[in-house]
Amino acid sequence: MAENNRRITIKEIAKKAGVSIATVSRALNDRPGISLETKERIQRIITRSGYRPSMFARNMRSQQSKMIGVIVSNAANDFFKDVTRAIQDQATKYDFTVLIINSDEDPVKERQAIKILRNYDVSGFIIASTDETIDYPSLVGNTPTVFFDRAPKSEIAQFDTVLVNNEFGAKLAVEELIRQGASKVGIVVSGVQTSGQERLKGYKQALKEYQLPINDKLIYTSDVQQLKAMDYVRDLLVNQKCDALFAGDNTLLMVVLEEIKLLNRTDIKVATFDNITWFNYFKQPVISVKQPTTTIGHETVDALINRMKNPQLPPKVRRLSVQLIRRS
Amino acid sequence: MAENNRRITIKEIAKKAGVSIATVSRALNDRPGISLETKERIQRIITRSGYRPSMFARNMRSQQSKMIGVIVSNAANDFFKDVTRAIQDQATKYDFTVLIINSDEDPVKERQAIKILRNYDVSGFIIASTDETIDYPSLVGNTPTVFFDRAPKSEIAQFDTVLVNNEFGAKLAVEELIRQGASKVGIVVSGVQTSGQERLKGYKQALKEYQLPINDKLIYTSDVQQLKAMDYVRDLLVNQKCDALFAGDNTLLMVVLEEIKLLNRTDIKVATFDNITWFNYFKQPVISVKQPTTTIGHETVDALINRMKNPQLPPKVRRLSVQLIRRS
DNA sequence: GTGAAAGCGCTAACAG
DNA sequence: CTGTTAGCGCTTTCAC
Repeated sequence: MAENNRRITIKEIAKKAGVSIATVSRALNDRPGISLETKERIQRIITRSGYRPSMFARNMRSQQSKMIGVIVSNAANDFFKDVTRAIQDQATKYDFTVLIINSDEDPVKERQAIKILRNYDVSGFIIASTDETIDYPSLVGNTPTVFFDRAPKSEIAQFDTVLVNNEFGAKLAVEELIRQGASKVGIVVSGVQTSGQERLKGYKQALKEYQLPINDKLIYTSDVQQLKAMDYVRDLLVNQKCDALFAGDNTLLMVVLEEIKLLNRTDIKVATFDNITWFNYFKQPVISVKQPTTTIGHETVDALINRMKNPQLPPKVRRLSVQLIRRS
Repeated sequence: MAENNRRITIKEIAKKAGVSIATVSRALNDRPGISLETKERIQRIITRSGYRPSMFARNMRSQQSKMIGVIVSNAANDFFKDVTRAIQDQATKYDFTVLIINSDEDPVKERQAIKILRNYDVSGFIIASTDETIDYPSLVGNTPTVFFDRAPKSEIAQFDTVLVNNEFGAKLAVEELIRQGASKVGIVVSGVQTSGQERLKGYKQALKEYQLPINDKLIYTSDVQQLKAMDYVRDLLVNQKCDALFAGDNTLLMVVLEEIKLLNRTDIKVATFDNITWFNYFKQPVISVKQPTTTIGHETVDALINRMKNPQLPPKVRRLSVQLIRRS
């Protein structure tokens, strides 16, 4: 049955069925204004002929695609990989296809990505922002947009956003470190992003709660590329003599673990944001704050779909809750 | 500058510039047959007006998109995540955008994915096959297609394929287990895929090399969903009293590690395919065979681009080499 | 209930 | 060197 190569068009279907292309279109899209009889006859022909609708033609007419543009800031990060996957799964449920571009923590690339995706008339954006100074409203135009993980502060009020409770999560983790006996807790977080800053707040709160001093020398906010992260961690371990470290995300955790391994230390307690299954098998126990990656992915898609349907709704910020995974 | 929302078309640009749309098109695509003067003038107007080309219109005319359809069989697997990422990066270099669908080890979903992507007129496919019985030639039609990691055996001759040296890699890993003192090595591999079978061969070779008996009771080929993998592993550890295990990929490795942890064993040597950075921090040392994920991704894209340019070239199978990562 | 025809934005002949 | 025009495949009024 069917040809594999050349595209067969509704025109040809129409000819075969002895009807007009308008009628075929109606049958194709289950539109009213067509008798059940002809509809079924045409649909039979369509199936048998191996007809494939041209998304281009369809989208061109309707001026909007069934595609969602996703921009992740760091495709190397397991957190983003997991969320991306969830986004894809959820999008598929709504018959959307996903176009993903990795901005690599580079604002220039991110802007570029938005432009490219707009050229494809994506009907929505899901973005993990790289740089809060980007002028999103002008870039995305009136394309529905949802942010996750990182949202430019000023935009929180303007766009739908899916975040987790960073502050609370970090607080829980650091408290657990203290409960396990730590008295001098160092921290390395990403300085640029909202989430990093919020996690830092949580860290401070935990210390305050346990009446430990907040020492600026124990706090390192790393640049995005984390070039100096190794030096920071080493300083915390060697010079500052920390007995516990909190890493702001799993890229930073890797640096921490590497240093601990190099220094051959076994007396350090470690906590981090983002849980990864492999943590279960680590030599160095890692307390972690598990983000609901699947839920995050699903929620971003839901929020987007919702906004497409109701463009007038006020932007909504969702804070999902996190879960502490104790290990010792 | 520029409007953000409504799409501004070449027609409007043409009007502004006082030329015809054909001329605008020429300026847009750097085509000959236009004076440098008008070209530059038009390009200025284009930039200033914030014009965004409609990919749909463009692709519709040219009957081919600048999109590559990628189908991965298991998005949860780190190996695929890494390759996917590399594919995206490389595709971007050629100005291609990537449409990814996860088949979830489900042949039905995979067929579906191919259809969807064809509707988008992707100009090429990159596929990690889920089921060798799928009739790819009829599904992909004349769309250039490259397979990686898994290729339906019968198709190797028909499609470009990027594989690694599975057999050799597994042999190296198992030999290392033996060299480290193992005398009874069990194996769990995925039964369905080419790669799993090849790795099993490598395992047998290693045993032969070291004159160890090949015992069928120590060999488990797991189903795709790996439902029984836990039972298999437990049997190998408890009943068969293996002192070493080889896991065919990192999903299976996780099962192995989980069992070892549950049984609280410290006398087992473990090897696996696919290296993950986190392995460095494991309590249980894991010998691993590192696949060049980045290269795999790049090569698949290169092969695809190459085939688009030269459709007549005979299909080529590339075998990339792997690297043994010793840990003990 | 069905068909004719316009047109989405663009490219590529073909004229001039 | 530039403009006119015909579609690419489809949806959608508007007639009938």
